[in-house]
Amino acid sequence: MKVNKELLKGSTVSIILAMLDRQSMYGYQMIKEIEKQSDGFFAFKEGTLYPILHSLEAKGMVESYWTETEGSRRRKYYRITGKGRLHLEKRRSEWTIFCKAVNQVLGEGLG
Amino acid sequence: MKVNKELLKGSTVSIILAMLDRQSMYGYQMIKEIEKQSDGFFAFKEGTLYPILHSLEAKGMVESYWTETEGSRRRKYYRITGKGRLHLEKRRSEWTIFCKAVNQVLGEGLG
DNA sequence: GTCTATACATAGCATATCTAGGTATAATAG
DNA sequence: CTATTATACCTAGATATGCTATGTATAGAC
Repeated sequence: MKVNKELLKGSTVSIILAMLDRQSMYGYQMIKEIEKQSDGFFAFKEGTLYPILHSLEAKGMVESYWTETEGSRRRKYYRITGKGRLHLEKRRSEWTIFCKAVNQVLGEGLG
Repeated sequence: MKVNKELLKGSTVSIILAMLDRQSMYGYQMIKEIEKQSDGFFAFKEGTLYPILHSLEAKGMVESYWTETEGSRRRKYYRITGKGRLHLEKRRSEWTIFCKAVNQVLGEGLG
């Protein structure tokens, strides 16, 4: 991460769900994709991503399935569920509200 | 806090410094003011604010002074320092960059 | 055959906020 | 005069979350 990593807390789950909302992906791929789509800003660590994916699966927000094409490494794909999409929408609006509130307080003179 | 409080992590220090940049205040006052200026969105707990103020003072970002007017409670005022202002500017730009990156990833189609 | 990139996984650490508790004074209600 | 509430400070411990470090295994490059 390029800036204060504490900023990220509370946004990681939203980011992961948003990525999976665009297309199903496997863990390693997500790390690369998130980095790419944020212009190298977010560099998720495996130790961050995998536990979150497991937790999201346990909560029914995502589903996983293995692919084992011959001559290729096994990959565990994750797909967002309906429940996951609802949660994402909630998180998205939370983020918008939060963002606005911080800007209001941080803004030089006033919001 | 009204939403996911984890979102707040990493922003509290910026918020506190931004408040003190407008005017010197004492702890209890800050809690009320921050709540007011964010339209009731941020409700800092004393257990959150005071340790941060102490830490900021130890780092030379803020300075404190007691006022003990007669017939009134003692109050410990905090004033932002030059170092604190520099830090605030850094944090502000961090926030802007972070905000942009999250919006880019969270945005429906793309940023 | 060795090294690197890919691909999954987890235990333990560090950090930051909150909960819950403590102390003390001024103002108000009874 | 006493009890309660609001003000005003403080800290220890619980909790949450991402990171560090480490482990396993396979495909491809040299």
